[in-house]
Amino acid sequence: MKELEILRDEILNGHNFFLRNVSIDNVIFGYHKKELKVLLQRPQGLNKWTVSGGYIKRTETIEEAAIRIARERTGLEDLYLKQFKAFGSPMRTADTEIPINLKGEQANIKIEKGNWMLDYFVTLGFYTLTEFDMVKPTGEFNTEECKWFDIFNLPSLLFDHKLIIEEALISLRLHIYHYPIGYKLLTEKFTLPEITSLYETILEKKLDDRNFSKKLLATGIIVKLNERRYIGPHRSPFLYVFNKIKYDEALKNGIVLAI
Amino acid sequence: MKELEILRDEILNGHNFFLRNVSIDNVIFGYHKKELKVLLQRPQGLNKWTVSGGYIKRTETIEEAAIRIARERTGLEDLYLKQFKAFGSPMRTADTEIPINLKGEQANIKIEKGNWMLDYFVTLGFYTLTEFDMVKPTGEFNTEECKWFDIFNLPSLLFDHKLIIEEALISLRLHIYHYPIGYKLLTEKFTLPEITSLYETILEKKLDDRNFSKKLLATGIIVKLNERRYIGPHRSPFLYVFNKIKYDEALKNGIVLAI
DNA sequence: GTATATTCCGTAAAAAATACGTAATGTTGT
DNA sequence: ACAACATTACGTATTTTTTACGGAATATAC
Repeated sequence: MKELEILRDEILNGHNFFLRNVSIDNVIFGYHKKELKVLLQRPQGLNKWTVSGGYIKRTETIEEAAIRIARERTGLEDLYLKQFKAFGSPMRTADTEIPINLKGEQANIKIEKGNWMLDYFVTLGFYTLTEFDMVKPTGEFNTEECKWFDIFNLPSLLFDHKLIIEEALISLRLHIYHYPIGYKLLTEKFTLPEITSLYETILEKKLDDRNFSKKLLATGIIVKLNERRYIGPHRSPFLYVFNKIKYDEALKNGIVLAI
Repeated sequence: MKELEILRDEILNGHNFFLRNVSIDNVIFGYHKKELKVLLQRPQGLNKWTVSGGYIKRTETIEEAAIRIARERTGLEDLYLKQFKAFGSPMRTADTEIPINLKGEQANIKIEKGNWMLDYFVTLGFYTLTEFDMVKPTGEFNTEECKWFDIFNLPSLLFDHKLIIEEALISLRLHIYHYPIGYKLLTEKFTLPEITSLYETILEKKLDDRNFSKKLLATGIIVKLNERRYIGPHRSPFLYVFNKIKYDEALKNGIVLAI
């Protein structure tokens, strides 16, 4: 089996093509049915979940590594990634041997004490916002399950991954006041109630629809179309799209969205 | 010479007690005479300057490492440190061999190709705010000079250290709107014009003294004393102190300081 | 055509931010 | 003693922003 060879090579010689002592953990957010989701995976033989992580190749920047890792899990290109914090303590992966040893078993290798994977890792936390419907959750070779969880209803997590998700969310919430959000979290055309709900979900608070839409429209980031969405036995809401130019400008220079 | 032995050991065996491929760079800010300063050092035999950097011991957390490094350069304990960004690309220390080789010369060692110090390093950027007058700039063994520079008048810097300082400043400026600043940058007792100047210097813009003091006092973070400072042939300004309780609370929970 | 659930909007009140000028004060020099 | 100087101290009116809030319009199902 080809993949088994790759795994064995990674375990034995990974330190030749990956950086040592540094990893990346990527909190992949998605939004679906008014719930904020995070994509997690469960390694084979373990009953704990992890965020999408990986190592940094010696030939790539940390941002490139984070993008690659997100692509491997979601199948998506062009993701918006944000670095939010690094985590590092000798104890943060104190139970690290468990999943590593499981990897070893699969590769039919006894992992030795000095193996690079058993070392102290500083992990760089990134988060990314994805189009929920477009994502094809894809685990690694040794992943038993890979799926979405509601952010407010997480399963048991490995290492300090619960903390990493919490910090990612704090960072996202702070971010939302200074930069536009939603380009990747909503369909291309969306209604005002939809984008209002998105913000309400992320911020976990009720917003006044009239004031919120006023402020959002004032930024010029969204534009009303002369088109409506069919939502069944109700008044059909107008559709809006992002003004990509203004959106990117705001991403770059920041805005103040007092919501 | 004792220090020479330590240096030689670090070069040859450093990877046994330090993490590989991860370092820390600590942008140490100070404030003096209405200028925002940054503490830089110049390695022996080099005409480029660097921010205070170092490696992470296998026994310490990244925060502990950052604190230790700052202490080694400033002599100060209890510094406020803030992690702001990680920098990593295969090319960021493309000219890395120069200072490393200089280190080698000093230790009377020819540094071999595979030496751990010549590797790709991801560096974790921290910044810290210090009491300018209390700092005793202290270089490493192989530091030729260690001194303060005006942030707007930097010398030629090694690697991507100019970028690191710029990003630290961006981060500090964003931070200043959400958290209190000044505890370590001013003397224990300070006047309103002094703290106003501090904010003006960091933000690089003129503030209205009346409105600024109104807002600051409203937060409860500073408290007026019934004492004045002698400033020569002028009206003596009142002194203020920080309310440590409110200050720490604001540091923890955030504030909004619309200045 | 009536019931139901949802969208859509505008205005008044409250709060916050901004703009601005003058009196008080502690010296120094005469 | 007092005039000149440089600095601190402070209040109020104006403008801008934010918040609060209710009722008409609409699309379907029955």
